[in-house]
Amino acid sequence: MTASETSIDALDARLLALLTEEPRIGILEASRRLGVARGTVQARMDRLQARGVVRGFGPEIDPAALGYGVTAFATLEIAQGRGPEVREHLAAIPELLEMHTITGVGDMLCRIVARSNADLQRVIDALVSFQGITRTSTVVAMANPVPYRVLPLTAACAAER
Amino acid sequence: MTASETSIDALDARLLALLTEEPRIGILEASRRLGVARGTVQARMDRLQARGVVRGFGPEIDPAALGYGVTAFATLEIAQGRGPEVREHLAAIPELLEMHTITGVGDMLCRIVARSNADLQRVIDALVSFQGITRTSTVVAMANPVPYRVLPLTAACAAER
DNA sequence: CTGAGAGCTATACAATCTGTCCAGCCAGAT
DNA sequence: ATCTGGCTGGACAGATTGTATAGCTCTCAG
Repeated sequence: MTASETSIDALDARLLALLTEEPRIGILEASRRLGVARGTVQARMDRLQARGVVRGFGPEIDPAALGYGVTAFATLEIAQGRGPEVREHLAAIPELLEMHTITGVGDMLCRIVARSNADLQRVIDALVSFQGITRTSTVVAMANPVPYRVLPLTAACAAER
Repeated sequence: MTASETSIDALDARLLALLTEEPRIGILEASRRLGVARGTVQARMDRLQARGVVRGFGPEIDPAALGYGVTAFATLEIAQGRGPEVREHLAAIPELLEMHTITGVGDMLCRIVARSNADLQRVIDALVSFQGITRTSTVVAMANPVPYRVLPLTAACAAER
């Protein structure tokens, strides 16, 4: 079975692009727009989901629309062995949207949001007021010239066959 | 109209949580699970989308499943006035998933992916080989203990009424 | 050259869901 | 007391989804 390929073809890419831009259209309409049989689109989607390329179709929620218009990135340095507790502490903060452990001078990189610059102070305080965090540095995101996207990557995958 | 509120109530939060966890269920099934009339759920969704809280229902694509298992964050320093060109250059790189302009020592923070650590070198080369980028520093993400999430934030919004 | 396997087309059917209306009811605001 | 907005429960037609089946074509291996 050649399906173990880790890549996607042009039809997959077009399908994903279509669904990303107009999620409401559904499988049937997508098949019409792509000019292929519905069964084909359905089979493609099933395969993409089975392979994990498509995780799901959850609602995309905009924190800014909820009043959290300020985004910032915090780099944390953690005391030896304190990782697990810190991780738990961070996970409990709703304003922390994601956290990665990283190489380099810091140990963790967090993406956080706040209602305002003043509110950001509160969030950062909540973030760092925990034993085990030895040092932090925060940068505030001003603009977002390239919003999160994956389509160019899927296109590149498809292009290289 | 009280609808200008920038927040959401408990029902909204429960609805969003439900749809996030099981996107395929649809409006009707969601109304059954939440114990409210279908019209109510439909009206809530319409309002959430109208307010921009819910941007859409696009497919969530996992770069890792496409073979891009390495994530990194690159901080760039840009020469005075070179911002626009650099922005364009970056936008053309498919492995660049998002880019923010930031305060602090750097000027831009980029999230990039690559197929491997070796491939990361290629991506970074592509990223920085451009006049106007004066300095860069990259950290590689090792693990992702807190994957991107918004639900806790919506819950917090709903909780504070 | 030939058979096997995989993927796409085309079509069909039943079961569901979606988009819309509508009338009634309730609670908070005026 | 009156009004507006939101929720309920019900109803309908139209469209979509899940599932199957059969025929074709292309590619790969024997």
